[in-house]
Amino acid sequence: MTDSAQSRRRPASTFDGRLPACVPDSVRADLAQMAVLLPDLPKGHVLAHTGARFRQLFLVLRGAFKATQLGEDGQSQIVGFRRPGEFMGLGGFAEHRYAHDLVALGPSQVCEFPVAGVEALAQRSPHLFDCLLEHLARRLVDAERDQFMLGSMSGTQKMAYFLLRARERGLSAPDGCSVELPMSRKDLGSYLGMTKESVIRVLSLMRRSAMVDIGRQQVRILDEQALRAWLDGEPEAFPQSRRGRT
Amino acid sequence: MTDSAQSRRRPASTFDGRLPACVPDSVRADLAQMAVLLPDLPKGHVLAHTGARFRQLFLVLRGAFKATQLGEDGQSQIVGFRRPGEFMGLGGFAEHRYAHDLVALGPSQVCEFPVAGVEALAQRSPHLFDCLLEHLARRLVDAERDQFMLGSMSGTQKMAYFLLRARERGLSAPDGCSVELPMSRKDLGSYLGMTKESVIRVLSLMRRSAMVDIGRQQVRILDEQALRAWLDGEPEAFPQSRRGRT
DNA sequence: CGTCGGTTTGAGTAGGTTCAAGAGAAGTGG
DNA sequence: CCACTTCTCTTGAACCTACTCAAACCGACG
Repeated sequence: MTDSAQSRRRPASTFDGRLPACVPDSVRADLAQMAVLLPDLPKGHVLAHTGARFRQLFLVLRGAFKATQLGEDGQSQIVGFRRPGEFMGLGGFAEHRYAHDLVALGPSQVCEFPVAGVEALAQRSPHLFDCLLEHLARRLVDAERDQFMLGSMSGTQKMAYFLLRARERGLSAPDGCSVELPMSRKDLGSYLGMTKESVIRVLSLMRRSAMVDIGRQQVRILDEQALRAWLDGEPEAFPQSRRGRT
Repeated sequence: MTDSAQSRRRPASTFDGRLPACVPDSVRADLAQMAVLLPDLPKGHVLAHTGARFRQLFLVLRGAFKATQLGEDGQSQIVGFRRPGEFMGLGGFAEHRYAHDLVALGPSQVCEFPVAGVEALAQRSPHLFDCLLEHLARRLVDAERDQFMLGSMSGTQKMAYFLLRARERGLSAPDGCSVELPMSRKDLGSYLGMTKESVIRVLSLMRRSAMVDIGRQQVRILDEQALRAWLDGEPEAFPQSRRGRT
């Protein structure tokens, strides 16, 4: 699956700067010891399959991934995007099987950590233990925020939510007010619970309202205040309401 | 908040049978040591407020709770229901603040565990450590399943999802084919991302189709196969489709 | 240069919402 | 115990958002 046979390299300096801030200094060296740097992955590469045995955690170094949830019948939906510095595969701790398909959105690089090794290390290091808990919990509250988004927001609000959230989470381009969109409109729609056409319509509306500048792979935020107003459902200011439904 | 001053009792035998199966035997006694049984809570009691300091984990012993996610502007949505044997407050590990309001749906009983104590115990017990990780991860994949439900299903599918899921998760009444509904139609609608009217219409349709028997506080499942067919989106068999949107 | 996937825009439709009003159930106080 | 209030539940009718279907456009790549 992830042919780690010949390409085992210790990427200590490579990923060190990419580790989440909460990882304690005391274990960074130990983590580097057990890390395996995978060769570059092409667009569309499936890093993990739903249901496959949960043997390693992944850390994104470059590129971007989508996490796809599969339904019983063949339906599927994207439940999150992963950018450099984020872990992938955390859901595996539940059933010791991956909970999603993890697919590269473009040329990407990741390194992997053996689950057993991480668990063993966490036993000895209280800080890493706390860090793991914190990370899982953070993912959980993110997922629940997404539940709120999917269940209670209109199309325009969903898009404003995505753009503002992406910007504050550092998924933005270096200039600070552009957001990168490594995924297709269809993928974005899947994540937001709408069709690709609806995604395009909302983005177009935002562009016509001079709130954003739209490129194929990035969105430049021009008027953050207006976006926030739309997110909060500023009445009469735009089509589509869906207020109420407490 | 939770006046634990005078009512400190050690409910060892009270909650022991209610602990999740994954809690290792070796720590049940220690957990019992630090548990505090709270006095009975009335319907509507708010056990935890969003943003309050995360000091204790709760375990439901009797009754039922809803976990409410708050939006910035005052909106809110229910992101989950908790029944006896389930922990509440796990999201607190992220920011050391509760991520939801936890509200009793009816007369309920819970016991609480100090977070610091649980963490300390988990340091010493590898099994409890694994158990905590597993529990958090399980909540995470549940939340992601709900994302799928909210983003990709029609009203009828959502209801089928809820009923089938409730039955297999043991939220059902003792007879095994009835599902208890401790929440109002409005609360159920909030969780499923629909209005109370839509909830009622779908339930009525299921009743007319002889798939379920409906009471105010419980639903009796008469034809599970049909429910499953509706969940998978059996075409032409019922109004509302929304297939496609991969 | 032609094909193919991703994108964009338009017209029509339908599933779910909103609004309104009545039927039940539950709690309150005399 | 019964009237009274109050809340939840239920049903109907009109409306509207977002989906579906269809067709044109664009860029990438062989």
